[in-house]
Amino acid sequence: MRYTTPTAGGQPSLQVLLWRRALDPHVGRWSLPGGRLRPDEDVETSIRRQLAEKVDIKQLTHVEQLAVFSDPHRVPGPRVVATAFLGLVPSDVDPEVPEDTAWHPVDELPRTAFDHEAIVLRARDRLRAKLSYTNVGFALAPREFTISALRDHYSAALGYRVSATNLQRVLSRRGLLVATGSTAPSGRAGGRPAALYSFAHDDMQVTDPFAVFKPPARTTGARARTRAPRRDAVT
Amino acid sequence: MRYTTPTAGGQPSLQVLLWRRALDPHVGRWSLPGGRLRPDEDVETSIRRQLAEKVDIKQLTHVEQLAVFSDPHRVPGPRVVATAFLGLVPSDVDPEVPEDTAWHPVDELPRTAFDHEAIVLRARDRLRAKLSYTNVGFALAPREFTISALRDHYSAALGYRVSATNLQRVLSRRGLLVATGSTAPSGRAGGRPAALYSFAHDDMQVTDPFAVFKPPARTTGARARTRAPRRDAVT
DNA sequence: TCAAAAGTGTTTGTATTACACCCATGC
DNA sequence: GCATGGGTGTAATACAAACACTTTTGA
Repeated sequence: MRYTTPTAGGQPSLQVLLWRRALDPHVGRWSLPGGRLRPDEDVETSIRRQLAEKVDIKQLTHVEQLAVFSDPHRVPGPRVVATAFLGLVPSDVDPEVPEDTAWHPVDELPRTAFDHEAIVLRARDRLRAKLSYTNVGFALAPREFTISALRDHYSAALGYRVSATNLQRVLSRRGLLVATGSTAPSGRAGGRPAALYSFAHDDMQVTDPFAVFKPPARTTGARARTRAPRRDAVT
Repeated sequence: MRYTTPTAGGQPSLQVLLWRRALDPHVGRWSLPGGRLRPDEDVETSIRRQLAEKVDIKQLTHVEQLAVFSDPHRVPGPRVVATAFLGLVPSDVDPEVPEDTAWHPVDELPRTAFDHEAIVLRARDRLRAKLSYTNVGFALAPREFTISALRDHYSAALGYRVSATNLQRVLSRRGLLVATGSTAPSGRAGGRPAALYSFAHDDMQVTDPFAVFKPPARTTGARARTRAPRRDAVT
């Protein structure tokens, strides 16, 4: 998935790369890229290979397992067990994709093959949840960005307007933003030039580990960064 | 998994049911219950069947997919792809388990077969995280319980002391607790008899959906339960 | 000088922890 | 009555949403 401003008009949005099926079953419908697992690779290696080979996506900033889809009738014929992944591509790279593939807004999916719509929605929901309590945002944004550009990414992915002001503060408090020192030129309408930031880390980390039930705070003195002990990502 | 007070002394703790391997490879080591997926069932049906057949666990209060483990060398011989699950059994049922199986504290695992230790730890971490932002607690506790009993369940699962006072309040505020009206007899040392509670729901729900980035609050008036819209569980 | 966009200060609301204190029971 | 838990009242803290206000640019 990816945050994209489509060339042909339309709103910028969170989009997913789909592949138009040339063969039956479900000719003409759109499906997720993927393929068979080879005996000598694990599932993550496999999905990275498939994306690189078939759709030339090599710059995945984040990949994570979603779930196994195994309904005996999810595809016609002999049962196929699929391990679904969420993969993110930053908004500034525009991979060359084959003729028969295209990016589609996740909120206006075309007719999809098999259970792929359910899979895409599951991925979208996972991304939404993680934007809240992890730093996955880094995987959608370019290396350097302005806060308002980042705001647009978050807004598109979450599906509601996010305030740049508060986004700034939350990410700063969590120590995720690094000011690069430079600024972006202001637009033709004028306006104060925006400062450029980058993310402090380029791998996913849980930044808001405990919603509740924090373990007892053992900070006797010194208000110095009493972050709760690092907790494993939820998947 | 399950919260258990072991009969043979020892601390009550979060325990996992393991199975002692009778055959090579890894004879004598402990492994997770499981087995082959049949062509006509999905993975969840399969794991429920395996548990029912082999170890007579029929009273699973919660089951969820964990992840796929697919390293080509995770088991000797031809590669086996495993879909791991987290399954919870309430503390008041004590299923008949076969001779060669036993409950083991997740924090003092015996020598396990294959990658099963990693799987168990992954399950533990998932449970810990979800205790915080969902109502999974219901799956560990009996139908009726006192707050301090529940506190012990949470403490064992989380690995640190939880305050009964605050547990009460958090769960109450979220509308998860229902007072049954009756009380438990006080212990032989006296003490005020504890009120009995039960959980309001018996399926898992996300109770603390947004850590941050809540969508704009559109409550113009009436302070009436402005819970954020229900958000999909993170797996 | 004015409009536009970025960024800061400050208030408000609310969830959660921490802790002191009151309550009900057995002996 | 007194020890032993159970339960409530009430601060202190922290985080984030909302919004007014200041800053910096282009025309």
